[in-house]
Amino acid sequence: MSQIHVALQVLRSRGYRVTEPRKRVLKVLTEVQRPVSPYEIQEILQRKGEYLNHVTIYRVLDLLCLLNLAHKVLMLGGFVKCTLEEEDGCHRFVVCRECGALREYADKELCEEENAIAEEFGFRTEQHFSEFSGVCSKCIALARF
Amino acid sequence: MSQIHVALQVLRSRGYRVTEPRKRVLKVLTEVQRPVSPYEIQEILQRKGEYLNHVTIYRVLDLLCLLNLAHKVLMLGGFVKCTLEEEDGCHRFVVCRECGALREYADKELCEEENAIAEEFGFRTEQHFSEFSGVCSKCIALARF
DNA sequence: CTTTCTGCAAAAGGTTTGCAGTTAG
DNA sequence: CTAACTGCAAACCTTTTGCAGAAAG
Repeated sequence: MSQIHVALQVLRSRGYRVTEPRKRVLKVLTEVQRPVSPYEIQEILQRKGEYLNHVTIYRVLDLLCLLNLAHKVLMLGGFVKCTLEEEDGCHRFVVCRECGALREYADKELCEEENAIAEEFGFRTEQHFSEFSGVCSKCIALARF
Repeated sequence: MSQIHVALQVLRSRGYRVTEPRKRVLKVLTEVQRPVSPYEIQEILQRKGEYLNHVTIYRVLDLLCLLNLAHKVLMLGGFVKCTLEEEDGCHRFVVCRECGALREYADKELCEEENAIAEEFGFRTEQHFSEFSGVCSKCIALARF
């Protein structure tokens, strides 16, 4: 089953409707594979002749993030499709500071270490979202810095 | 030497001037100990009768972040004074999702593990900024959720 | 057919820019 | 004194809200 159909299934199973705008935003996120802002999504759609109001895009993204089907990449201020299948409470990114390329991963060991540190501070952890910056192999090769 | 004086010393040593607006913003960040937005800083100052233009505050914060004297907490969209003395490339936060309380820390082990993962993806890492969310002891006690 | 969702208009918020005048060193 | 910095006005971009009409199931 395709990436998008899995997401649509999640929508349906949680009582949300499968609508044209939601399918279009998911399609864009799946295709671009990099963080895109709401207005960027609108432009991409417009080039295909598929207009969506920006308010609608904001609302669709809110919903996708609520369902963990997408994430807001804080470092870059854009949204990406979530690429993990499970690992509910662990969403980690390495982000290339040059080109914005990113990889999502989950890691139990990191979670445990962070939990231990948090406990020392009197925190009980829940979600592990983390981002950290580096330079990807492409940009290293191009020596774009 | 006080927190603020250390920061002012950094400014001076890097060729930046020590000005009234910069001192005031640093003072606010040091006092509040939680993430505050530019406009919040302006309000806090106004209550003390110390007006600063919001543009100035934006520019001071940009500079402080550039020098690693402050950080933008992405999860909350506010700025905090950096509380680490060294550990240049490692700035990590646990953030309470209820009250916004946070703790900054650095951890070599986490950096090494993240480096290894990044390498697998073809990334060369540089800065390790990470944030993750939990609930702090105060909010656990108050059961505010 | 009814509830959920979208589009539109408008407002509210946040951030940036250029320039003239002020200030630190 | 002079380069660096601040304040102001205005523009710009992002995000939110309320409501009327459209569409999903």
